[in-house]
Amino acid sequence: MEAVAGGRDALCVMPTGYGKSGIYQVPALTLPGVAVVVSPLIALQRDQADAINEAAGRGRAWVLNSTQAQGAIDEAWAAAQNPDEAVRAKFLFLAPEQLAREDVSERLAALDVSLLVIDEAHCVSSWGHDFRPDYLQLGTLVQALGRPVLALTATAAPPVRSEIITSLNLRDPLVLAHGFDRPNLHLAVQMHVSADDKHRAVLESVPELPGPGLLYVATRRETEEYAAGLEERGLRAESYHSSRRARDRGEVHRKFLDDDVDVVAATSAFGMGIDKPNVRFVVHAAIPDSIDSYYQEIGRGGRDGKPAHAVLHYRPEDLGLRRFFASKTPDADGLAQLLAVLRARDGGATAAELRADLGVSSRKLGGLLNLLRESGAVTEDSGVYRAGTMGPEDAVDAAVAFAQRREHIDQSRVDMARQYAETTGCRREFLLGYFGEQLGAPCGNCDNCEKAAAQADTAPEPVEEQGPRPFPLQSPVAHREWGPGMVMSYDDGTVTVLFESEGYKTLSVDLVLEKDLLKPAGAGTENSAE
DNA sequence: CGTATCACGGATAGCCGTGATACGGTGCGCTATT
Repeated sequence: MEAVAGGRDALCVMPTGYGKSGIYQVPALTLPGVAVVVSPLIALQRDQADAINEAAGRGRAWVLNSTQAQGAIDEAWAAAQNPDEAVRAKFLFLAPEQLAREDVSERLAALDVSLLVIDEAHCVSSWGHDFRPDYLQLGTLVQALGRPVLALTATAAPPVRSEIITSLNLRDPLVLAHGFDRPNLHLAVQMHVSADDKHRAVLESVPELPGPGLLYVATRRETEEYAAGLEERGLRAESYHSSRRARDRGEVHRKFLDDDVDVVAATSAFGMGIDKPNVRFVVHAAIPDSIDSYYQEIGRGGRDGKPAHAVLHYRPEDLGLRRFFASKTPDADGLAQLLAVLRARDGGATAAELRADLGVSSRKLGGLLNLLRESGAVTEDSGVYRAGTMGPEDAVDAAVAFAQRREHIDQSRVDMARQYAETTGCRREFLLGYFGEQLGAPCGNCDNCEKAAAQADTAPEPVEEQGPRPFPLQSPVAHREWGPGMVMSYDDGTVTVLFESEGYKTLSVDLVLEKDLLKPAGAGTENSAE
């Protein structure tokens, strides 16, 4: 709050329930002007605005989005522009898609903005590149507004933090990353060979767990199959996914929060913004696409500090779906067409002009533009795009290569999830290592620790041998072929390095030493002669 | 990448294997229809 009130940029990584909202709400109420809050879900925006208006008085918080009537939108802008500080709006909630609109950014530029808040800031990294490209445009808005920025999220591993800082153009931000450890969550993985066995094991084990809880599955169809199967076994079960009707989704939320349901079988659509203290289990019937997603999802369990179960039902085949989603072949023709149109316009073009010329959807255009911009083929200055000096073919190649590099990284994130499922070491050490924290000793509250303890009862206690750790955690290293990277964790005689262009790679420490595979590197050696 | 589904051919049970094919997650904004 002090940093924000003092005008400094900040990034806060803290669990839900730690009072992240207060960090922006208190300074925003004391600073002159309006706080602009960017939030990914309209339903979340409404909840937050309602809460503020209940506490601070009507008309202080307003929501702007496409579901509102023009009258309500006019009213919100009028409240934000009201020169009378006593009745003026203090908070405007918008999705990034709103900020991409020209009329909205013009009105914002004319507004006395106290503070720009990016809530759920990990979306910049997880959604910006393809699903919701407008997230990657926020950095431009940050620069244009020139106001202090506060980025908030509950889950962000170190590389995600760096990406948020870079992408949002944060200047010398205060970074607060609060403890990721959730010692009351019991971690376990159950391996299955056949799909039928896994299905049966999930249906049989969930009713044995104390509820209420969440069951995450891979597809919409499975939400309904599992919900039906659990109801047959006497549980009150609901299914939840994006294509259920809005009213039904709201009803499932309400039932879950009110303990009117024992288990919700859901896709990844369920959970953001939900703060329910007494979730007793989070079971996964399929492995998620990354450790980031997995930790976020199990983090919804046991917020009250009491014991809760995180069980992953794992089949290696389930990784196939995640690999499929992580593979995104870029549209080379679309890139070439966009470049041709852009080069034909000498003074550059706005996104709206490009869309009119090309006749593509704004989402499609946004994805292509992001790719060209990130690969350096196109530059952007206050909403105007210009082709760079690269030749058209080189530019397309560069963008395609950039997309392939990102796919590498996404695929390596899937591999990290696989490693979690297959590790024989302490699962908590593994998870915390991924988030850049060291536990120091096995946790004693995961299946692998319990297995080790059971063996120790019958055999003499094995000496805890950590093995050599030639490079400090979070230190920069370089590999002859894979270039620069950062040491992320050690596990069971291996070291995991996050390479800038290849993503996560796990190497045998012995081989690294024997073959001299990694060299310590100073910070900022991206342009090595290799 | 894995799977569910269906048509089909070949078997001669009350159906099995094979190959082709479609499908799979997350939300915004916007338009057309009720």
